[in-house]
Amino acid sequence: MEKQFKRTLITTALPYANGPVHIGHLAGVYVPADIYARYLRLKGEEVLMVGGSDEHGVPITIRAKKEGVTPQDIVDRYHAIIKQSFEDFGISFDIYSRTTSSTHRQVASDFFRKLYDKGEFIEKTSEQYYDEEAKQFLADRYIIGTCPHCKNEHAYGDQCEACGTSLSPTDLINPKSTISGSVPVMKETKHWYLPLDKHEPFLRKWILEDHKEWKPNVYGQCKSWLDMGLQPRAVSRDLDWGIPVPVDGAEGKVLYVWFDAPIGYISNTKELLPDTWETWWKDPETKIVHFIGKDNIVFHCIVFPSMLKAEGSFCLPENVPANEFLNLEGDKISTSRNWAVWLHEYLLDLPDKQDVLRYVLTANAPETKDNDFTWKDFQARNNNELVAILGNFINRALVLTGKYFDGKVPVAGELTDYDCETLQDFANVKSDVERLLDTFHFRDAQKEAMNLARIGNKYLADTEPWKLAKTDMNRVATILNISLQIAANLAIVFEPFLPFSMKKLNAMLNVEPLGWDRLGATGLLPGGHQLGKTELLFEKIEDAAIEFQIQKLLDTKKANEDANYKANPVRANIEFTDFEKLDIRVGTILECTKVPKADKLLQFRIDDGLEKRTIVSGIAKYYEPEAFVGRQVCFIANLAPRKLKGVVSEGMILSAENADGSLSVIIPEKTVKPGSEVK
RNA sequence: CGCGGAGUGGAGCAGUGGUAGCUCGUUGGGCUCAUAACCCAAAGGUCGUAAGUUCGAGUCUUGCCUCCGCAACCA
Repeated sequence: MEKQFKRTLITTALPYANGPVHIGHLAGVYVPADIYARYLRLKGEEVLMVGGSDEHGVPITIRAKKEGVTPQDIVDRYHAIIKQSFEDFGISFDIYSRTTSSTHRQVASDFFRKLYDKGEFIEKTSEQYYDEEAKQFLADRYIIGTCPHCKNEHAYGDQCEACGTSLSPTDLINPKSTISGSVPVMKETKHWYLPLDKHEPFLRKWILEDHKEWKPNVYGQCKSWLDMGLQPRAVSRDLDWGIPVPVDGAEGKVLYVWFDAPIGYISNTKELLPDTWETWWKDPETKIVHFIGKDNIVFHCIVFPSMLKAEGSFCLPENVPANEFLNLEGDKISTSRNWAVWLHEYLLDLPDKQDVLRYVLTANAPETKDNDFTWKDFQARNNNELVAILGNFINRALVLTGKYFDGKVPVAGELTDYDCETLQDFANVKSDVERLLDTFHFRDAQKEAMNLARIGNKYLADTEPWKLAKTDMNRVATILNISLQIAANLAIVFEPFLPFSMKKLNAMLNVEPLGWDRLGATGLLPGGHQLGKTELLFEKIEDAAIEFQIQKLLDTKKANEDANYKANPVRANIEFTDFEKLDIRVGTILECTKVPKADKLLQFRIDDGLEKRTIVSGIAKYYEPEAFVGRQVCFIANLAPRKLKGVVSEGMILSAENADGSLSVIIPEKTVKPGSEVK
């Protein structure tokens, strides 16, 4: 039943080059992928692990504009940081490249061209509004104008919020660009669409029937998309940063970043192996595995496979082990809020502790649900598990051997029943760990490996060689021989998980790295073999170091908020008559409820001195509804009504927006009559 | 009724029909070779909630509640 493969191609989600890599990326994608790659290599299998920076797309252009540099400057900066930190962290890429490489440009371009020539795209030309001042096409919602039905002057290009009619941008009277404020002109633009619906029957069978073994989160999300029905998806954009669409008359158009990025897996393979790369993508005996986070499931399971299928000559992924997300100290990791542990900073702050982070992220990997990373847990796992169980066992075995046998592996004598039981116990570890790694259960696999160290500790505690040393040196020799064989087995089984420490352990044991196939064997260290110098495999992490990290996290968060906050420049002067047009009043809140099915909206019933009106305000994240009843607020009384989530809002409650985006409602200092004007 | 994932002892997790498990923490004991590390034992859960299917449900069905992503939403 199970398909046999000759080689494995491992791809890792391409980190987007507008920021460094953090622990969430590591836990979700790179650490599990690296464990998998190292494991297969250790087994002697043919493996390739490819990755690279994703360097196109709109956010990078926006960031560049904001910083006053070119998009290339941005991606150069972050690509360098990301690449270096991966290397220092021991993520064993065979190649880590980038989507701005010439190879990628060519491969992606050719890929598009081939689909184009095969007629796999739908071509749609449409007239779209173009902002001549900002020099770009405008998405529907970047256009406002007057609604032809209700004459609301602030209708959006896709919908009039006042009367609820859905519109197209061309319906608007007096359209305006919200980017520059200028009047947009109609301009014809052509785009190419990948008809996902055409591939739906294939995808259905391929995923829902042939890959029932995929993780529930992956399978479930795919099923949901397929059941909803797939739509053609545009694969080009009007933009000047990206890979040009290789078709005549497509000037100013680039490949959509989500079309271009996964092709990066292919082009990186080709960059590494210009002559033989096709074996890795086109030979059905290659097993392709995509490691990604849960936000990428649809692209890797639906869109990219459709592209590959349409192209025709490529293999499809065998599995897509997507992880959930990792939180940090109870809050979701956020690049923009600087709420993260950045890999390049970790490597500086805690030098030579790559394996500790690798261990913790694997032990607490978000394999089935979002998990939380805390520095306290990090410390506990290091001190109680790596140091106390694994490091301590190695130390015990080596110190005893140094003491009684001058660091030479003693020859084992006759084995007792208990010795044999212990040997049997750890012989079973191999198949257990293999089974777990083969099915992407990295957390459990590592736990199983740790069990081997527990077996070792228990064995020493039960046999008590330090007591026997006074009476029966032959027995001590046997016990230590077995203990050292366990140590050698640990050096094998932990190699994929803790490569830095196992290198150290191999030096302590004075052996070359042992192959995976020898895991479970007892004769790894022959009698008389001279061991190397004993040192500590792991060291305790003191409270001070952890407090430093926690404090740093709080500091950087605060510093970042302060740095990010700059009061917006004051807008152009207006005449007093303009101000008079605004009718700002005080109102007394009679009722306040949450708007159903909206996270941010509260609905108010307000006494404005004349009558009662309803106002909807997006402050639900910051206030409980009950907090307002009976209090007074300021609101704009003559703002055109607008429908929000089905409720017509007749005005706008005034609040101050803080640096972190939180809102503080403006409340009169003394109670006044409802309807009092604010001047 | 937008889509999907998840709710299991103090913490973190496993467990897809048949006596509720693992790691850490806690308490007590043992040991002293070891980075006060290790080993043993115990306490601690009505498996979010209500109803249902079944001889039997954490495990299947339905309703509800809560949390997390995506989508929508901040006049």
